[in-house]
Amino acid sequence: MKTEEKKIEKIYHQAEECPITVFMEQIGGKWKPVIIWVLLLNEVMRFNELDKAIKGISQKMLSQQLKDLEKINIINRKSYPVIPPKVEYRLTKKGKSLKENLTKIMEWSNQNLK
Amino acid sequence: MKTEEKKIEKIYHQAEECPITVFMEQIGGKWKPVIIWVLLLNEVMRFNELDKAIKGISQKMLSQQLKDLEKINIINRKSYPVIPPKVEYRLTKKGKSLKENLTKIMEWSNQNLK
DNA sequence: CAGTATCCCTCCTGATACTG
DNA sequence: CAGTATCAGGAGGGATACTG
Repeated sequence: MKTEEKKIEKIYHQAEECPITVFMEQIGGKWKPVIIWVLLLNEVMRFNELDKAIKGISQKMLSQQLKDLEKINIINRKSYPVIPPKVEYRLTKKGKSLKENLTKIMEWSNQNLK
Repeated sequence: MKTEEKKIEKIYHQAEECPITVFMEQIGGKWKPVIIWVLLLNEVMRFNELDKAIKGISQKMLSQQLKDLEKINIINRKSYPVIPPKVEYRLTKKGKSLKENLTKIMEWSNQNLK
């Protein structure tokens, strides 16, 4: 195998392993970062509060994204058996551990993007 | 205005300002983080090298994403007037300044996502 | 080599209406 | 209140072929 091919082979490997892609797939997108962010600032929120708090999101999207985040153990859903229904969402420990990263990204973003 | 409304008003404001959204829009997505990552590891790369290095990307997507990143000054495109064409891509200073953030995200991702 | 051009299709998203 | 069901529109992305 030629040197050039080896270089490509190696680079290829790098790209495939890129864990940032995994991150973007699971935490990225249009709504998930906002949901996490709002929950970082407010600790506990009900479905309706999140719905009103996040501009432009539909109920469908909200419940979908919440489910996704629950599935990977970023947020916790607590439902009370009352009428009318009451459901609380909050970040898990893992979810809270994102705070530093998100803050850093935020700072970088403020300084470098418009 | 009732207290509850004020709370929502405040939260609403938080969500709208969320700079992480801006970040995700401009640096996120399926390909941009990988491109940046590969360029962080390899300094200078030609179009074809990137194409081969990034598994599954098409030429169309690659050139599109490169343009986007060039537009926000994350990468630099240098074209040599030779035949056959030779074009080099590298990260700008701003692009390189993402390294710490991406590394942190990577670490978090490795520990918390599968 | 470094891209465009074109076609096509999937899936994401929004809007709206409905329910336990 | 906290969702689900349904439908439709459009952008995103892939495959292929072509060009300076």
